[in-house]
Amino acid sequence: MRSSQLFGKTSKSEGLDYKIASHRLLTQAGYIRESTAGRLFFLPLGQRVQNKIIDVVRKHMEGIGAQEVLMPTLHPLELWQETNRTTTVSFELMTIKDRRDAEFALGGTAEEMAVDLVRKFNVSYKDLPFSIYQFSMKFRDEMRARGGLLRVREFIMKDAYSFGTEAQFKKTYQQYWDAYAAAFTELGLKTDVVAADNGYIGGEYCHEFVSESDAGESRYFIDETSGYAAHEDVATFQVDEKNLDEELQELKPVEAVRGTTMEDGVKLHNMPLWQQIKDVLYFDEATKRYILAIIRGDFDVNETKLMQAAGAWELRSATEEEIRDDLGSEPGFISPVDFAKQGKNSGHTVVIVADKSLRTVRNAYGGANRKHQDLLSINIDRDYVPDIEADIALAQPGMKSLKGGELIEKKGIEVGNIFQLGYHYTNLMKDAEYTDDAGTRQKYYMGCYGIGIGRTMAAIVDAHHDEKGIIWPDAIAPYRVYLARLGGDEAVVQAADELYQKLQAAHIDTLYDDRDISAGQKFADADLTGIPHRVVVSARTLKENAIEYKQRDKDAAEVISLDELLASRL
RNA sequence: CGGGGUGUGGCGCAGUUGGCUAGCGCGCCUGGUUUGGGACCAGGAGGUCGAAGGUUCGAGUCCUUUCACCCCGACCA
Repeated sequence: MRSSQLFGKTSKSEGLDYKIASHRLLTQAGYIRESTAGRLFFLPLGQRVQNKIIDVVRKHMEGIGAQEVLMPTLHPLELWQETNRTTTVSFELMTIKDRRDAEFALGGTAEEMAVDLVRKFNVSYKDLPFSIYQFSMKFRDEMRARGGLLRVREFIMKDAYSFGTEAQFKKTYQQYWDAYAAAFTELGLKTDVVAADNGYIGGEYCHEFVSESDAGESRYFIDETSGYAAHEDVATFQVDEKNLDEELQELKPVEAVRGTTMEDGVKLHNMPLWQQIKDVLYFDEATKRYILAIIRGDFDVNETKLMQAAGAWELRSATEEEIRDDLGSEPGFISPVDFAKQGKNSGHTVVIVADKSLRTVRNAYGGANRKHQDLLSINIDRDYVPDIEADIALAQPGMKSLKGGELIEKKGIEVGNIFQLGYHYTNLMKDAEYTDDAGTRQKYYMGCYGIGIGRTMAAIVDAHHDEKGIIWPDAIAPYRVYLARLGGDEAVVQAADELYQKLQAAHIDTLYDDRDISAGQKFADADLTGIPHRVVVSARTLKENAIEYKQRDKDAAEVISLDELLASRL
């Protein structure tokens, strides 16, 4: 490709107020351009990179025997209704009607479609396990797009779906795990594999592949001694025992003229934070229940764990009016002791969820559901009985993992994930069955596996750039060689043209900068664009009957012969 | 949806006590001189100032409404 013909220009504008390096560099270097928020044009350079990432991912999918298909973009809404996902993911599902008023979901993920496709066939146990996958545009009606490619509203995703028996699943899951690790390595990304929350996808467990980066949105914890890694949403940790050797004291109401924070309680009673009970009241819009989360004072509530424990979907904080009027309590003085007696009477459903940390403390203190009234020596079982006891605590850096090592907090970009779906979808969808060796119909045991192509591109730029621009790994660079011709002498032009022909003949993808611009501009563009190998032809190199070669990530250039270049550099 | 910010040629911006032909840099076009780290000279094209309505003799500038985008948060791959 000749630069003079390339659509999409570089820009040296410093003023772009994009916070994320990948966003700024990809825009400045002419890889992407925004349409509206969260919807992007991929320019020729960007599309080449995207295609190369797809090639790498495809190779690794084929390597584990997954078979590529392409599904429709518009999914019949009935399929989503069949699995109840029109309600659970309604916040981001986009729908559209055709001329006959048939309703469709714009596909944001395709579990239902995959199951629907498979159940159209009569499958034998001999066909199992198998996987189908696709690269296709996915639509997410995100509340807020951000960071260029990091969070967008439509993007190409590789999504794979495995079908098999429960006994086969473990191996399949491991195959995807290994294939993902290999693919990301080839793409130049170091990834951490972390246990994560399934969210609305369903199933019992899943893992995210995360590329560590300050630009990322995923917070996760790693215990480097044991290898334990988990997303903040699900991270577990050791809860230290506090004062279990203490005698139980009598429950004691006291006057407590204080503010409403935890610190106010600590100061007033001059007792440790951990001995205080933290009460956080939520309302679940999905199930119309109040959920009172209680936890040891030195911990915080993990809302993801809480939702899992309580079976809630749309959690929000309760308002002060609700605390007073619906539940007869008082903000800042909520207590599980005799909580919401009034509320229960007035017809509100209340669920009390206690964190297991409350079992590590005796004679706790906290509010009394009335303003300026506290209780001392509160004890679980005796003074209050939670409806649910579970781990609903947020892990903190420095805590010990269950395997003993210290939890280190990291931030990263989630580039891929693998989900165990189990029978979740095949239970909800009719006839998702194969015939086993005894001739009976059995449900498939499923997994699903995603990689965001554009986000992967952003993560790679994030991991591979310097102050001058992008530094692409060879495997996905839009071109392998940046051939710069300096000066317009006939001899130089001719030599550069010839070299360009030779590189093409050797099937080396080359971007030939044949523009009549200054050397400085060409070098700057070469650096910004990030093509890994730079070759210069100029009057100077011509005199030596050689060319100049430099790698993007190295400082020094070398003058070598053409033969040497072709034989050992490219 | 809440908070903050911004909309003026392709890009980045100035113009904000209303005032006459709307400016600057980059980029683009023409000609010329240049050519090893973002060159220079001369000439040129390109804007109904996000949109709609209003106030006024007069609106980029004031008022109302609205749309879009950026950042933070809620929320989420």
